Amino acid sequence: MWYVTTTDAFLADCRARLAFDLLTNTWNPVVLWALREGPRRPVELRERIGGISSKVLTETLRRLRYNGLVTRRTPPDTPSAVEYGLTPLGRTLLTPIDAFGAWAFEHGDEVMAAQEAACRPTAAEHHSPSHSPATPASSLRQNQA
Amino acid sequence: MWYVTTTDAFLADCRARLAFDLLTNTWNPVVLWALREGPRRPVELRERIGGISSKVLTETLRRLRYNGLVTRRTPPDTPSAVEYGLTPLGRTLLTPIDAFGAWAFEHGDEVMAAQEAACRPTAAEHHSPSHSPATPASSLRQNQA
DNA sequence: CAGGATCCCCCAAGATACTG
DNA sequence: CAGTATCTTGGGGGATCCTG
Repeated sequence: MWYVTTTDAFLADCRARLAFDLLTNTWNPVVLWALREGPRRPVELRERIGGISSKVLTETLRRLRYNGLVTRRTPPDTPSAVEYGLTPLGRTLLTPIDAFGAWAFEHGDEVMAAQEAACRPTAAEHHSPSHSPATPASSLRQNQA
Repeated sequence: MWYVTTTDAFLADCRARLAFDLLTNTWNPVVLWALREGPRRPVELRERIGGISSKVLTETLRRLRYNGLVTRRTPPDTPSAVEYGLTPLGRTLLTPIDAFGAWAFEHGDEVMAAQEAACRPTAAEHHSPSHSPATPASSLRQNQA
């Protein structure tokens, strides 16, 4: 990812790509979202998110801290504990992320339907018999539900 | 990524994760964005986007087609050409993506500032001399500008 | 419980070369 | 120019063990 200068204002802009890079990471948006309601301890985060290992969570949080989106503080009352929370900057990211959440709720079914339709060619499709492209039927799927 | 059922409505919802998975890919959002103004041919896409190889572009487009976000058609006037465009469903994704673009323009500088600040500890920081955590100073950065 | 250190796997993405 | 086929690699992410 090396930020070429083109004529397109959005695609060429470093900051735009930077925002995408923030998203591009598997756990970044999920963790940010999990912090939306307030500071949380790692254990809470892990059980709220589900499917994330302790190591990866730590890495993700450190990355987010590095980018100024997350704070780490050890509450004075229980010095052994740790709490992660959103910075003001991180909080501003919730709006765009929320937009995606809303989109998912609205159109998620359509995506899944499209995926299924793509798998089963509906049999109404007359394909040149010798030329069946034989799409590997994998590596297209984004996730393995 | 295996979709655990927790109490959190958003994190547990398969469709929400699905939307994140759509974003999580490096080139998906960029390509979608590049198609925002109308159908484009692969060459155009490559020069508009910049830094994407022919192979990866093809893969990305196929993936997006698989998810019902992009159409591929060969225009009747020039049967040798190919054009990719957004489906109605794909078009709906532009809104959330746009939200991120807007965020990037507004807060991109702050992120970069935070990164710099994290690199240079500003010298005002009194760190326990023997305990310098020696953070690897890499693998935190999302991109290598 | 927090989180560092290690080892390992796998796949997205790059480079290159070839077909239509 | 569009797309495929190989080969290769970097690094994200899982598993496991070990410390404070």
